[in-house]
Amino acid sequence: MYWRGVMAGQIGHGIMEEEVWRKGPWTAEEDRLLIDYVRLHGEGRWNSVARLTGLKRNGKSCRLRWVNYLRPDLKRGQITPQEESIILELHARWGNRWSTIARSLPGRTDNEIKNYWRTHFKKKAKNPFDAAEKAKNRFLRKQLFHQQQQQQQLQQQQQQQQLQFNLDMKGVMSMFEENNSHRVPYISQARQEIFNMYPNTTEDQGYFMLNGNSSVPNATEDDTLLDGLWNLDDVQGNFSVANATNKAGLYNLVAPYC
DNA sequence: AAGATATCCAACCGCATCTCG
DNA sequence: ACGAGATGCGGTTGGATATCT
Repeated sequence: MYWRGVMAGQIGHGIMEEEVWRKGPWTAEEDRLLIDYVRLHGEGRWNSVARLTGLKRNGKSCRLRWVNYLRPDLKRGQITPQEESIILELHARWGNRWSTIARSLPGRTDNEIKNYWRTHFKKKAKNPFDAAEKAKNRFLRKQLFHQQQQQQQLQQQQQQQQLQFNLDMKGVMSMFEENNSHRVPYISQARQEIFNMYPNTTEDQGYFMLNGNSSVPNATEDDTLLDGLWNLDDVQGNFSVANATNKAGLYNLVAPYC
């Protein structure tokens, strides 16, 4: 697609001839010429590109193509939720200053951010308040989703730690059982020792909680096994710690009583 | 399946600002 | 200080593709 462009050449007896600039989508060959140009001469002097490479594109078009598409440091792919929240935050602060916003998002162009904003937040809903509301809700939903994911991860971690603790305690108890005749007084002593080790531990319905975490365990096979170990009528109730301590620490704690 | 609508994104345009002679 | 050209920026357009009805 060719269009009439600015006057650029002077031919013959002082008569200016109109240069014809190409417009529309760039071809791979044009991209290659522009990349070669930048490699040789660096960014800038965009109006020289046509003259030095034979490209039939004006300087503005070349600059735009390079900045928005050919630059090697561009980040491809979807805008991430983190980037989205940055965009929202900065737009609230700066308004439509896309280039300013883009500086806080490495690899993203002002054009990209502007397009994203227009698509996602400046919707063509008839009522502008609806659009703002929808965008806000969408953002909040995303935030909620990520919070839930983080919460889930945390819970998984805690469950893992609890499981590890239970396994450790099984080991501890097997050590006790080897010295069964001294079991009750030693268990009481060890239990008190563990309790002392975790000053933040509180007791609730016979279970122990560390740092305010409710650690009443779910019924699992491990719990069933542990019930056999900790459901001791002669000592007081069950024992559980939310955050598993390191295994060696537990053994060290109990070993002196065995 | 087909038309309507939404989304994405490259690219253009006009204006503002910067740079340099 | 001034003016012309270069560059940067934000708004807008239009085509391709995806999704909905």
